[in-house]
Amino acid sequence: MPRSGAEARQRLQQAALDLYREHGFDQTTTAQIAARAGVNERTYFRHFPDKREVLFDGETVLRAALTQAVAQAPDGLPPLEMLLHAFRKSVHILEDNRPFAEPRFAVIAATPALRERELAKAASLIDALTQALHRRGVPERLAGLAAHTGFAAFHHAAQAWLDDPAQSLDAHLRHAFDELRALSAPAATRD
Amino acid sequence: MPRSGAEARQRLQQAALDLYREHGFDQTTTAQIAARAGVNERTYFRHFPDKREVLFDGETVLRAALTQAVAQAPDGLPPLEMLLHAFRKSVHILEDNRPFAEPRFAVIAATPALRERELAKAASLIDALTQALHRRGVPERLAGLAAHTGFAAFHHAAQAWLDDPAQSLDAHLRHAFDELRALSAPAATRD
DNA sequence: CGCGTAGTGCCAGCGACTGACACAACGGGG
DNA sequence: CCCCGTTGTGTCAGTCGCTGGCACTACGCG
Repeated sequence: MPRSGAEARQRLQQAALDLYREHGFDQTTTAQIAARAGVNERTYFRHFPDKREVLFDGETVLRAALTQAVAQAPDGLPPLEMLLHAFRKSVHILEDNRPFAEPRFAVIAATPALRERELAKAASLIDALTQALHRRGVPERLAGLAAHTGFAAFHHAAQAWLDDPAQSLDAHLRHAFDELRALSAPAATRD
Repeated sequence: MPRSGAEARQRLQQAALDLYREHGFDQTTTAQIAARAGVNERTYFRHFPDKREVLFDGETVLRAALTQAVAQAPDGLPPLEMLLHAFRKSVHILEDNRPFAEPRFAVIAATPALRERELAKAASLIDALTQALHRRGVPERLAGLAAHTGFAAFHHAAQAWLDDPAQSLDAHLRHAFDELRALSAPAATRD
């Protein structure tokens, strides 16, 4: 019964996350994931290229939202403010997804192989942000630097939000960028 | 004939680099690497935990040199200057190793799996630098930011040096940090 | 000379991942 | 309405990364 395919894909993601949490990434086989999702192991590899990627499906959505938000940001903003604008426009993707994002984060933090993949995804996002800033007229070198630091702040905010759900991700984000501004003007104590 | 063990290890590194260059990483098997090095495949995995790590052996040496150099840097330097000092003290590790570093870089650039591992090694180095700066009295948050940006400049300098060997790595490094200083005070020309 | 240790070879096996082929459900056009 | 292309799937066989276990061979040392 090959229905939409998207359903099986979603079941595979949930099954993988559950199994990684219950037994750990290394102690889980792709056959187990497929079995829990009610499909064949071969089908798993038709939806995801490897055992790790099943946890990183949302990154393409986030990347699209961020690049689009940078493209539509108001004119005249300095690079980091442009990024803050883009992040604030995209946080809903994460906030709507918290029940998945939270255990996912714990599993990744506990598994070196998954942390490696996360770094690669982050690099890809930073690259996309660099290009997006460049298209908005920011010199390439500066765009890269801004994307790196801005993403670091975003990442930090996301972690803080996972630790402390009392405040919104948006609030954490604004706070992180406040800190960033304070840091980037150390000798210029007032501005 | 189990000689020193270090010899076999070195032969394995050279064999792997050569094979990755000749046929590509994915088209090379660990058995081929072992065969060219004159040892059994099992012996490969006694020296290196996986197929990628054989290209990343020097990172522990570099990390040790950098953290030590940060620890011994002159007092009173701002964080980024402390890092520049550490990098300049450690470049000889790379420069003495150019015949290996150059093809190694090309192979890594061409192989996603190796780029992933490189990102992980970079993250580990940045973490070590953060700790080292923190031990020199830099607040942790600022230390992390400085380590990220400083390492980005270092990485950029290393790539420029591989592209343009006419200038020394030290010269590229100073140039990268000059650019960094120029960038960190862009709109703040007056404030 | 006997003995511990380090490095190695060999073998058996698991699990990630792939290619090829066949089959089952749709979906649209004749 | 039925035929047919497309899409998602099941099945099978096979390669390769990687591991555990056991035996053997060189060496260092008392």
